[in-house]
Amino acid sequence: MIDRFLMKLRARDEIGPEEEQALRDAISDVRDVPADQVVIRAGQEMTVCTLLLDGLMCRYKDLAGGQRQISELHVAGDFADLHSFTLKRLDHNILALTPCRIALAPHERIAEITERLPHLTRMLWFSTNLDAAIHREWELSLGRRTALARVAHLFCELQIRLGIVGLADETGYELKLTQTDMAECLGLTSVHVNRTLKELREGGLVEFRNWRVTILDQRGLEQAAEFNPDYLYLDQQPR
Amino acid sequence: MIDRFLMKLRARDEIGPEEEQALRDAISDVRDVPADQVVIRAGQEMTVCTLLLDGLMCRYKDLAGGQRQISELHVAGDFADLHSFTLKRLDHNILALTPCRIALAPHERIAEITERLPHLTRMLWFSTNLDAAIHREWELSLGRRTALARVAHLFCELQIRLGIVGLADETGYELKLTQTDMAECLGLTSVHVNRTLKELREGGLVEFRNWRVTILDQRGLEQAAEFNPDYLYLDQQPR
DNA sequence: CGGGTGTTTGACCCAGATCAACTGGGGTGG
DNA sequence: CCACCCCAGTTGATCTGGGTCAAACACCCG
Repeated sequence: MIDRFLMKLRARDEIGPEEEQALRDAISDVRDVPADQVVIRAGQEMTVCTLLLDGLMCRYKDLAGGQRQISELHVAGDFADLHSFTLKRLDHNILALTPCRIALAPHERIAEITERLPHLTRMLWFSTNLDAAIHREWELSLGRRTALARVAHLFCELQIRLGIVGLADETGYELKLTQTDMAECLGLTSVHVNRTLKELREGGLVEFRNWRVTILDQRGLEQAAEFNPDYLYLDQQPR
Repeated sequence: MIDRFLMKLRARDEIGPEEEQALRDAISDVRDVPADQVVIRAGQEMTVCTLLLDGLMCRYKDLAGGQRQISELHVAGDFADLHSFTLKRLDHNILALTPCRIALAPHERIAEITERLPHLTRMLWFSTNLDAAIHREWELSLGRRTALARVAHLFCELQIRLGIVGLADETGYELKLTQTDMAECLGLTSVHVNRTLKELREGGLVEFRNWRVTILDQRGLEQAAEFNPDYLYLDQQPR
């Protein structure tokens, strides 16, 4: 059940059986969420964390003009809001982009982990720092990359993140994301995302059709994106 | 010495005398860094964390074309790289924008804190989550705000962050940042930052001259920025 | 077969980039 | 003490990547 989260952690450091059990025991509940539901609203008081078991979620903020910025996508195996454990409320909303299955981990149980298991605590801390690293890379995309590079970069990032939890291979992956959603990740309009996808397709780099990303030329795609996976911290390290 | 960091934490939760002492004991060394020095390079192995005592630093990433994106500014009282404690190396560089005084906290001493003081551990964890919240707000600026709103927003953010550590009041604050630096924070060019500053000045909102930000109309500035300080988590909360 | 959601394309527009020249203060060395 | 330079800021002229507006199109699904 928490297997994908374990895969994610074990891509970065060893997790012992006692730690694994503590994580399993941290889950109080599992439930399903329909697509397009706002799961957590900014400002609301938080007492549990949400582990995404299946589906796609995002963190987003709105401006008064109705414009929206997605600050991160969450795939299966991600905690959508582990940072709520220390923040106590969030500065952004969390939305289910597809039907999702989630597991709930009450803050008290995570607090117990911090009292008893320092290494696992550091791994949970690491996990929130990884989200921050993704935020930084997106800041670079939003501030400096061209539309083409932004789209290409997102595809590269998701290939790796989904690959870690067994949901992508070198040929591609399923991605239930509309072009409007993508635009809200990338600081673009859906019209321009559409044109950019066409350019990537005609350039023989990637194809995105029928909710599937097909990598046509991985090397070329990564070059177009100036993609460097270091920010995903895939090296096995004692943390 | 670590007083400004304590001010920053105490704006969010109570810190007891034992915790305060543990933080003081975590510092191994204090040193000075000249302006424009890259203090930490992406990828380098980290064994200490850097607490900024005085001056201005930033985290940044470069693209091949020589373009640079600053992902966060650090003011006195901020840890520039507390996240290196769990990440072990960074995905970005850290640069001293002005002459800086820094204190070093070896990872082993922070690890001791995680073994012995769970609440203080959560406060340090909180501190890295606060950086992530700032990243998210910058993503919103970079992705969706106009140039005018971006500049205004940065001035609002810094007024609050500097105010917490006693370096700003309602009239304004000192800011040793070139227009080129600002452009690299905001995803703009220095030319356009210059024009935007003129517009803000002539609109009677803020003035930025001689390295000082003078707030002329705080309400108006915050409206222009759509500034909402919630993401800085200024509420006192048990964390 | 109709309506809703997502995609595609065309025509035109504009915020911010680019390029280039000039100002102005502060440091420095002759 | 002045001449020079360097760096930051300022301004004008022009360009362009991506936005806006609007109209098809293509699926589903009921």
